[in-house]
Amino acid sequence: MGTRCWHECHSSKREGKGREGGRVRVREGKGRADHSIAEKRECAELSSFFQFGSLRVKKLKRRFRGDIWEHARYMLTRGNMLTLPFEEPHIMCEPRFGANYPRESLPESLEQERQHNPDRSNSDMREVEDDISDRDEDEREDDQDENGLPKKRGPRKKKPGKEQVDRAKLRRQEANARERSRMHGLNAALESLRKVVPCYSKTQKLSKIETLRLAKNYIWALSETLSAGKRPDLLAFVQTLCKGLSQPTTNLVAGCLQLNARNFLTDHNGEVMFSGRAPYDAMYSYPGSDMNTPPGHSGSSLDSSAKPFRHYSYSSAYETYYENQSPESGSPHFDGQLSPPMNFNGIFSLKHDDPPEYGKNSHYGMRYCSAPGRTALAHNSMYRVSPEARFPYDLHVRSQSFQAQGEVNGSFHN
DNA sequence: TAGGCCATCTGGTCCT
DNA sequence: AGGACCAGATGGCCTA
Repeated sequence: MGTRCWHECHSSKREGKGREGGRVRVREGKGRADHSIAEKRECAELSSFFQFGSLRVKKLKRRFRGDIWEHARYMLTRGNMLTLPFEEPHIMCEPRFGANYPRESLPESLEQERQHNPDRSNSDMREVEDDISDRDEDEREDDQDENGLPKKRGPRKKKPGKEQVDRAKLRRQEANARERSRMHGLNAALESLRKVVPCYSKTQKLSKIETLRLAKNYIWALSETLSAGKRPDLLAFVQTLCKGLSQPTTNLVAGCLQLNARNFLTDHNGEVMFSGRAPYDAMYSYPGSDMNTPPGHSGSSLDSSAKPFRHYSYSSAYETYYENQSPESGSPHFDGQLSPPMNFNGIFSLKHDDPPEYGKNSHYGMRYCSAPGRTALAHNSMYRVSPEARFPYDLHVRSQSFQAQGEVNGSFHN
């Protein structure tokens, strides 16, 4: 994945691969005879360069085990002068970077630095010379902070050893794997949720956020229906489902329910509006005498002639119809304070022990426990399938198989 | 090409 | 100390 590329890129930055590459050292591999000649020459060069006496140069050279030029570079670039191309292996890897590093091969920046700030060079070298600690080269590099400025002295923080670094890397990798696994589990749970909300489609998956919204709406609608004990109207149910969903998801839901998606427009507030003729007028009757008019269509509340494309406002209708608050209707704190009434008293329950085949056969829908006495309820389901409309969310007894179920599943799970 | 969605990495925080 | 959880960052993929 691209993440890996990103990771590699950034990890190499974090791990300082470029810089590490610049620290490759090619030590002098010459014979003893050559070495003495080269040493004299080098001492002369160093003496001239740093304006040191030859004795001092020898001392420094002994201390730095022949890498005097590199350390000279290092010391000159201490402070905020880390401008030399340590990252350029082609420079650092060349054999000349050993004791025989010719004076004229010094990078320009180094030479310029020496010319512009000779005192600095000398003082830095003296500082190193006087520092009799046995810090290794890596520790010496740690004298710089992230800006390259010298760090203040103090109790030295013990640098983690290689084992500790490796262990930290390993732990990070393990944590990443755990996090991956955790997210996979989360996604699996989300996938199972997708299968039990309306509009499950393998080809057109709902996004995570839409799945959660739809599930919440679905729970709300079912719970409200059960608590009301009345047969709700299709439109209110669908509009509850689509509450807060994006227009594409609303279309999908409407499509799954074989309704005209254009009738369920989502306005800029996430409000689901019905903008068409009420198709259920002829198909559905309403439970009570006061419910003979679809929610929102009681002439007094809305003037349908004045607002031909907003015959039905979800929120007001929902509240009127259910005498309850709809999800998120005017309250941004719905999730916490206005959780839908749950009916877990055996009538409606979430099934956690569904056998796999059950999920295949009924991905959605209210699921009834096959508790005694529930059959009648199911038979008197509040949701009834109109033969014409093939209203797809018929309640069904868990153990029963309805003919409509196949159609229903086909509608929701195309 | 911009925007949405997603997977992954990562560091911080909290908890056991 | 180590694991779970979380949120931010980032890049890839896809689509309108």
